[in-house]
Amino acid sequence: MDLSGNGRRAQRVTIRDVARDAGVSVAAVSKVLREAYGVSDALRAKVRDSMERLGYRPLAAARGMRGQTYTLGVTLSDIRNPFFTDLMAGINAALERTQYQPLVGISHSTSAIEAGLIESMMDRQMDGLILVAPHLTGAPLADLARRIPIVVVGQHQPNATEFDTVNNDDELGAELVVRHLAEQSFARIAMLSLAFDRAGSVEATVNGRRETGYRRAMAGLGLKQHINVVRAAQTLREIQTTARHMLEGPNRPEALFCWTDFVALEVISVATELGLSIPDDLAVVGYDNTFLCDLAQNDLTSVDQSGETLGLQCARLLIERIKGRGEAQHFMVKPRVVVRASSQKR
Amino acid sequence: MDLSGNGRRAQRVTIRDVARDAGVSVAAVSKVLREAYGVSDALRAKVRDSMERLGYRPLAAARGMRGQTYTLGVTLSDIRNPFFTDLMAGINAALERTQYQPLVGISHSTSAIEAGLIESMMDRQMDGLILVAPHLTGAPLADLARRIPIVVVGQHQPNATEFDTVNNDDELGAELVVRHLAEQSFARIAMLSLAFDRAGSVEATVNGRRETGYRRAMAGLGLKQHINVVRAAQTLREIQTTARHMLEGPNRPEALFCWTDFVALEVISVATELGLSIPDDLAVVGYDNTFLCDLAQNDLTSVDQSGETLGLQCARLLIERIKGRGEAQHFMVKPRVVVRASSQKR
DNA sequence: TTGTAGGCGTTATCAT
DNA sequence: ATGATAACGCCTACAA
Repeated sequence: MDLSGNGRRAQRVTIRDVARDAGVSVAAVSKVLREAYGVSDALRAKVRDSMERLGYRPLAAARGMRGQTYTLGVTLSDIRNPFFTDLMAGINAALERTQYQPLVGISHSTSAIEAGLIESMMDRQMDGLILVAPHLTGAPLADLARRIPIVVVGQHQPNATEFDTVNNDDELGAELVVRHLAEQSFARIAMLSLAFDRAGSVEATVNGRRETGYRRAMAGLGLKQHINVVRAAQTLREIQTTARHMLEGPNRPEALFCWTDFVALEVISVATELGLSIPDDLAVVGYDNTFLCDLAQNDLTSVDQSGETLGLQCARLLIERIKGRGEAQHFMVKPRVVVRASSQKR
Repeated sequence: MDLSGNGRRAQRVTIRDVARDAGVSVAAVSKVLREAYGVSDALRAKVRDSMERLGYRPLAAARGMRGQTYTLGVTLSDIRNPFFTDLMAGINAALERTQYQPLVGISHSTSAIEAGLIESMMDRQMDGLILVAPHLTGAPLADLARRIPIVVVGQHQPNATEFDTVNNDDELGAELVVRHLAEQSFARIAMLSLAFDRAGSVEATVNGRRETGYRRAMAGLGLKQHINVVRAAQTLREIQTTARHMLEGPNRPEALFCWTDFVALEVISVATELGLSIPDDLAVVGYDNTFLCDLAQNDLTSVDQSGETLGLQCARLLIERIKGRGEAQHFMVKPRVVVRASSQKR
């Protein structure tokens, strides 16, 4: 009788086989598996040995019906941004030697798809979710967090009690950029930010915080009259059009702070096409310090938020939550500016 | 009594609730769910209505114990390569309106981790796997494919009967590049390829096929004496060192064909640092036609293998296999060269 | 400390 | 065409 649906699944070694082999009960095996209380060292050793010998592997689907699946969901909206690579590296590294397996779902940019993805992950009984820069926010997010342990990265909710957050200090990062540019004696420093297509307060979004930091630093340095924030949506075409418009306009900024590296690279591209020289005609700064900044053709000054550290924290916090921690923790790393040629006057 | 382990999982609407609400048996509901035979339109309508009203969602973990989980695993080794973004876009698009959910696992470059990831996906009862440029190959891969439906992309196994493959014609792509460069009257055309750290024949790997195409085209054009294949491992440092060595050496090639865009961008970087002008001192060509090629500072000629199409095919073939197709299919798209400034003599 | 006996939500077999 | 019910592999209250 074939119950697998496709007639080729190999016969599984079950917890019962292990129990029989080790001469103990299934409950004992289950306890060893979960590292639960109430097992003697001798019994544990016997069971471990049998599991090894039989090549036993617990079936996540079955575990999920009563306990945990040891699966963590990660939702990404924009896989293009190499920053997420660093983040994932951190998450993977943190979970390397644990039973937990991170699985990534991609929700290309629309919030309906994101919602579907999250539902889908809950259908799969995942133990917890890491939401990366999610559209979801506010009350619906808090509601969700009451149903499943959640860590949010790339969204500032310092007062949330239902879930943890992991971020870099975006406001500070932007301030550091402005200060650096001012030190290089640039004054007309503009910012190219992201159009808010998502709900939620400006203060919660990453680019919103960066805008705030930018404004504050400009004001603090007596450059209030030069404050200039332009926003573009997350599409190639719109970024190009907006950049071109800014660089061809009557009073071109001396320096342009872009909310993320990806946008800065587009700006460099447009500037190159217009025959502008960087940084003499235009200084450019990005955010995220992705590996593309290092390429000589970009040589892009950027803000490092150590994505790998953030990823590690996400994993750590999520597992703590799964294990029962109730109070929220909000982790924030200090960013630093990595200066390269794109913003250094010669 | 709390069975969920963390006391906050909401009460689920089960198939039984739907059955009660619709006034039918659970078996009937299950059939509607699976779109199985033997349900009248009237019954189906009633059940659908109840499911809708109660907000019923099937629990994948439970389905996995008897039937399918409607989860497809995708393994990626190198998430850095933006080509995989296109691939994923295709996979996601193809599955958008189906019950299937693709979930990505990342196995950063070591084959032990890849093996663990695959096991882990099988523990989670995934219905099938899409392996992207896997380390796994040969007999072990065939063995695996006998246990679970598999589609492999980025590995050439035209004779495999146990699984499907999806590729672009890498050999042809390389030939097209060489022909293009020869037309631009470059003769000393070298190739920067990938060091084989993985088992398996040269003919199975993507870069191996590209080398073959390169050699053949060079020979066919009477440039045999200029054939020069240099290999570097997949690390930034090694690529840089190798590129620098090639460009500083006694007889620098006129044109350099890089096995993937990422490497080509590094080459452009090194060339820029050395003060070489592209394409006058050195023409550069990449492979994959990722979005970075379009940036003016790169303006990189590359080979387009339409990743999104490949992704679509992966999803299509995998589902066919899951539904029972036994014979292997091997899909191959024709690549095309996208010429940009990096290889065009002025 | 160890074992026994349901039960989790779904599928699929076998009656009706 | 529809329904009753025995699995699937694991977890856990409870008994010993």
